[in-house]
Parts: sequence; C-alpha cells; structure tokens
Amino acid sequence: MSRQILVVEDEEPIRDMITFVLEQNGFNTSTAEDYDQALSKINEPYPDLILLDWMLPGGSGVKLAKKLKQSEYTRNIPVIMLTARGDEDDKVKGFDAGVDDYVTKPFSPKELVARIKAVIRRVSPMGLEEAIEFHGLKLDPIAHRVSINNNSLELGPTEFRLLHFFMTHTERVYSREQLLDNVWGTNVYVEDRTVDVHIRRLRKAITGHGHENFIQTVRGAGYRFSGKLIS
Amino acid sequence: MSRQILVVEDEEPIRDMITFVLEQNGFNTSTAEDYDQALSKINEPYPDLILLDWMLPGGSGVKLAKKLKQSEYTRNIPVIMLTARGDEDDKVKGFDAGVDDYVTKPFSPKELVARIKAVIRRVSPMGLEEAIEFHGLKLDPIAHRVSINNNSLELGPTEFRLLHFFMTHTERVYSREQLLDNVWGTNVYVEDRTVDVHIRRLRKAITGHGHENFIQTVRGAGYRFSGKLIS
DNA sequence: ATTTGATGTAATAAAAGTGTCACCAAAATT
DNA sequence: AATTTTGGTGACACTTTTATTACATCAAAT
Repeated sequence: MSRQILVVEDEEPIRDMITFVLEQNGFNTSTAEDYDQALSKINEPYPDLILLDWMLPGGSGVKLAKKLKQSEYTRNIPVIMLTARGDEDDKVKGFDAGVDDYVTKPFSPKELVARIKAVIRRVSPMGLEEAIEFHGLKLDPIAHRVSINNNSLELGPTEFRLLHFFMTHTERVYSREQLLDNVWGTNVYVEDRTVDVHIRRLRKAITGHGHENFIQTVRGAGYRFSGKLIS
Repeated sequence: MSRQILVVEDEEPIRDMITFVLEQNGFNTSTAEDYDQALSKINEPYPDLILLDWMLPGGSGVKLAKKLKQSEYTRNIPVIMLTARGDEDDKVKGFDAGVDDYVTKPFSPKELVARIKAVIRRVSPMGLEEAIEFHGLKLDPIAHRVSINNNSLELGPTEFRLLHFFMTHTERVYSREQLLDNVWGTNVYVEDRTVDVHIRRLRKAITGHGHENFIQTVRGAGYRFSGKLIS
C-alpha cells in the first residue's frame, strides 16, 4: 500500500535527497518549501504523513505543527519533525506541538525510512487495511469488498478507490481536480468530467437504503461524502 | 476567474500550439520569444503564471527564472519549465532556480493544462479555514455546508459566498457596490439591484429562528450582517 | 483470436443558478 | 397628502453546471 508523504523543507538539496529516498522506498511524495506552501499542499494529495523541518523560513515548523493539530481535518495526520542535531529544546517544543516523532539531522536514509514506517505502523496498527463502516455501508480494504447491511455488492476498481477515499475523508468537499489527484493519482491527466461518470457509477452501485445520498453534489464546488443528509 | 499566462518560447509553432491550447481552456495568454522580450512583457498583463522554455536563444531559460526569483516584483509568479525529454540535469538546475514544476516535451495538452491548474491551485491561498458560527448559524468552508442548529440547508453558490462574506464581516454596512466587489469580484459588471435579489434569496434560505433578521437593510446605505437586532 | 470488463470521452438531457425587469410597498421629502 | 425615492418580490429568459447515456478503446483473461 503506497503512502503519500508531504515533505516540508526549505533547503533544496535536502528536500531532493529525502524525496529521492522516499520514492525509492515506494512512497509517494509531495513537497513544500515553507509554511504557506505546506498549508496549500495539504489538500491536493492528502498526505498520510508529514515530514516537517523545524527550521522553516516563513514561520517555524512548530507553528505549522500546531496549526495542523488545531484543525480537525489535519489533526490525524502524523508528523515527524526534522531537527538540527543536539538542540534538546526543539525536542521538547516539538512534542509539545503534538509531533509523533523526530529525526535529527544528519540522518541516514535507512533511519528515516525506518522511523516513517514505525510511525505509520503505530498510527494505523494493521496498516490502513482496517475495514471501515459508515451507516451500514462497509468497506474492507483487505478483502477488497463492499457491502451494505451485509449484502455484498460489486464495484469496479476505480469506484472502489473512490469510495475508499470518500469513506476516509467524509464531511468535506472535494473538487473534481482534487479527486483526480487523490484517487487517480497525481500524474494522471484525464478530463474533470470523468469524475462525474464515476460518481454516477458509484452512486448506482451503492444504491441501497438511501446510501447513494451520502454522495452529495455541491454545485460549483465538487462532491462531498456525508452522513448528514440535507433537509 | 480567468488567469493570465506568459508563454516564453522561441519556436513559433510550439508557441502557437501552446497559446491555442491555453486559450481553448479559458486562459489569457501573452507571449515572448526570448529573454529580453519576456522581461518587457512582464508588466503589461501581469501574468499569474509563466510557462518558460528551458532552451532559449538570447540567454538560457534558467537565467530568466533566476532573474524572476530575484526581483521582489516577480518573485511570487509561479514558473513552469518546459524541458526537452530526458535531460535530468535540467531538472536539477531548474529546481535550483526555484521553478514550481516541469513539463517535458513532448507533452499532451491535457497534461500541460492539468499541471498549470495544479500549480495555480497550490500557489493560491485557500488554506484550512475553520467553520464560523454565529448564533446557531454555522458555515463550514471546508465541508462547504451551512446549518442552523445542526439542520443543514442548501444555498446556491452566490448565496454561500455572500453569507460567508457577511459572517466574516459582521456589524458593518456594505453598499451594494462593495458587496459586488467582495462577493462577485472586481471587474464584474452586474446591476446594483441584483444584490437585492440575492439578499432576498439568502434571507429566504436561512429563515429559521429569526436568523433572517441578521441581514439588515440600511436604507440609503446598503446591508449589514448583525447580531444586534433592531428594536 | 475472442471475449469480457473497465475506462475515459463526447454528446445530449436535465437541473439549478443568475441577472433583469416590472411592479408593489415602505419610507422619506415636499 | 402627494410625490419621489428606495427596497422587496416574483416571474422569466438565459447560462452554467451536472446527470446520464452511448460508444470506442485498451488490457487481461479465455
């Protein structure tokens, strides 16, 4: 299972090195140089983990870490801090801000990858393979199976991934472009409208006791997966 | 929201193809053939993004990219580099110069447009806005949802933006012109009285436990969103 | 080679949203 | 009180956006 990791680091060479290492180890990466860029990049490929440099130009990394832990939508993304060697204060402040782990520079690729895997393992014990349930709609990533009130139903691969993404990202709107990035992948170039068709197929497939209403159209904005039906 | 894109490319056929594709997709374009022309064209329609060929005659594209990142005036314009296929060195040098993304030639129009949109989306603000609550009326920008005492309700796009503006700018009168500027956007021509109609629609939509009274008419001045009801 | 299933795209239908206007009501002015 | 100005409303023609359908392509499986 390939994970998306956001690397927030202002120094170009280090950033390149890190992304290279991560990609080598089967992770997908996105990068940001500073506070603002990081915030705006959070939406696109929604990261499974954030690698955050403590020394950031625009504002400190701790500031960003705090911001992330404040918002409900980013609170659950684990964060690993990159700190300069030796500064014990950083460590304290970092954990204060709810950081999950830290790695001191310089670090070996092996160490970095090991820590990332450790944090991911810790945060999602069985991997991200745990079954999700939402109002009787159950999706099991391991068995690759979807059911409504125990009646299993057929989904195409794309519909499965789309539903999986929705079920792990409920109660918020995603534009067609964001959905393409998150479900299809960042380097895939298909028409926006293709999303509509897959939404249609998914809705059709999960039509049960009103389950299709969970996929809501937000005109001018995109789609939202939500249990709060509109009155 | 139409964006201005400056295409810097010396080969005319490619330049024409690119501008054609971009215009097709709703972008405004300006073009330059070389380093000097690019510099002089930066002012006229100030570009939202620059598409820059790496192989330029007068001086290299990287030189231009560096120049752009040096000046305060142009530093924040995102740059996408067009590179010849395969040359990894280009990539490194380009990133050094602070380029935002790369497209390798030959590229599909779809890919080009997708990358441009991705970069623009990522550069533009739109962070993680928290939900706003006002006397039981809640507006959540992320979920793109409005509710009164937890009963969610439907708003059209314009009404949503209008309410969002009001909720972030309470206790103050705005003239119809100001509302048009802030909610519709500058350089949009619509009748003043159109605001009345949308105010009406918004009032109608949020009619709950007196919530519609928060939108107050200030005769001769405009409208005000206020929690202090008029006696 | 043929079948099958999954995609993406284009064309068309359907739905929802938008801006104006005419007309009415309320408030201010004369 | 009459008149003028300003805001409220509902209707309506027009756009924009989304839903749906049909179809061609591609890849894996038979």
